[in-house]
Amino acid sequence: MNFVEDLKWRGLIKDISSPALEEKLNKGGLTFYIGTDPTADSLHVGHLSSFLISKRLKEAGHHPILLVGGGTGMIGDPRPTAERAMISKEEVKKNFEGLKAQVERLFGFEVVNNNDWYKDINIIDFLRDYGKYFNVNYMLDKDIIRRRLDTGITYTEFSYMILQALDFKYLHENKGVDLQCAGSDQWGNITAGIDLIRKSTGDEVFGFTMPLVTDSQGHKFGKSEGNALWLDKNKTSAYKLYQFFVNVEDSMVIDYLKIYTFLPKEEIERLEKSNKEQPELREAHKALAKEIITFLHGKEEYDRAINLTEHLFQNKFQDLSKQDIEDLFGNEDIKEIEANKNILDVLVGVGAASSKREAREFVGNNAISINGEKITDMDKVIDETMFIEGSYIVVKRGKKNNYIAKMK
RNA sequence: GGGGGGAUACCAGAGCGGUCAAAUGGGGCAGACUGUAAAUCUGUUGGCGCAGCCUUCGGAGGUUCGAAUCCUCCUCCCCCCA
Repeated sequence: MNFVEDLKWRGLIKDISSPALEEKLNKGGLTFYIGTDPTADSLHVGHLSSFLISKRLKEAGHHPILLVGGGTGMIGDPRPTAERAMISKEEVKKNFEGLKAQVERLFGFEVVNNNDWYKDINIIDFLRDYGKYFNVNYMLDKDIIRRRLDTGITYTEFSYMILQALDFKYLHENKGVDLQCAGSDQWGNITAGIDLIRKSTGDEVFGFTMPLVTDSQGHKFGKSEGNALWLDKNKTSAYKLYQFFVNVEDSMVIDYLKIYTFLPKEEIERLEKSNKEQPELREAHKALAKEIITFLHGKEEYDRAINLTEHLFQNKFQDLSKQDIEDLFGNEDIKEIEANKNILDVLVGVGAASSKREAREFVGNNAISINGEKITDMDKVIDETMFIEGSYIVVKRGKKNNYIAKMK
């Protein structure tokens, strides 16, 4: 199976600018780029699939460049629904530094900043040198713009595709970039760049996109309770990330293994069989979570996540020492609460319930346990003796939600 | 510029003077069943000192014993005509 066949098997190719690209991809030696705007100081799970493709390309002998849009980040890539809130220049700068460090560490890509070339282009040159290549009719015809016409789009965001096209041209001319890859929402911007380069230089460059990763309902994949799952372990702990992937739906787990891991076809097919024949072993899920956590955070963090998982899900708290707890929960959010408080106050204090009314509901539903012991009495007082070595309690809500608190 | 319709809890959407903390559906959360899966069923989904009280129905005033419901002004959205 050659490289492109493998990509196709993994379901990683959606749009491809020219069939001629396939042969080039198999051959190796291309310099390509992938871009992201510094909207936050860390990547999240939503970015992961396209960055992993870049990693695959790198391993297939191509040279990756990551463009972090220090300039485009100040403009805002149009979303299908509504205008973006502008990010302050300081924020963009801070985010840029965060992303640069993260990507260099995780992926080892060369990082460039489009602000470095924008700063030398004045407005008249911009309109003369680039604006002339963009007929407004052409721009209006792009799906992303068309979807915004009824709700409105500002001139600022409307201009975004010109900037991204300009990036492609700049990198083509100065870095020898001949290929851009991205998620499918970037297709319009990619083709804008390909067209600009063809019209202005006559050169043929390429682009391809990968499909948006979704769950079985077609919803965008990679959010937990509506919140982003960050690739920075200080923002989303390895344990939380592990839990997210180990809980993925059966019907999707094989697709995700193809997208998010470098496991070979034979191994994934074996896991597929295992999932079908002995689903209760959850082998495929565990492999998925393991591969991702080890790749992002290393073996040690993975081991901690597993260890924590075992203690939390098997209610093994009695044998834990204070030190064990500190080691295990080191990266989790540890709240401080006072002893001798009513269970309802504890639940709210630890974040397990958002109000006492809700706390009552959880206790009434038999959903709460402390250090593995079910609590059914609303008037239960959590005294010092319940804190492990006078320090910690582990509050569990439902099957999967755990909270740790330290005695104040 | 003229005419009309609308803004209700996370979302959609009923309510159109008291019985409204506000129907119904979706989503969320929890329980049961399981495999930390899916589907299904059940409960729950403003807050609190919880058989009671407090704050909510775009914003500000007003009428009334009493307003999400009526009146005035303001803000925003949609539709039709020019």
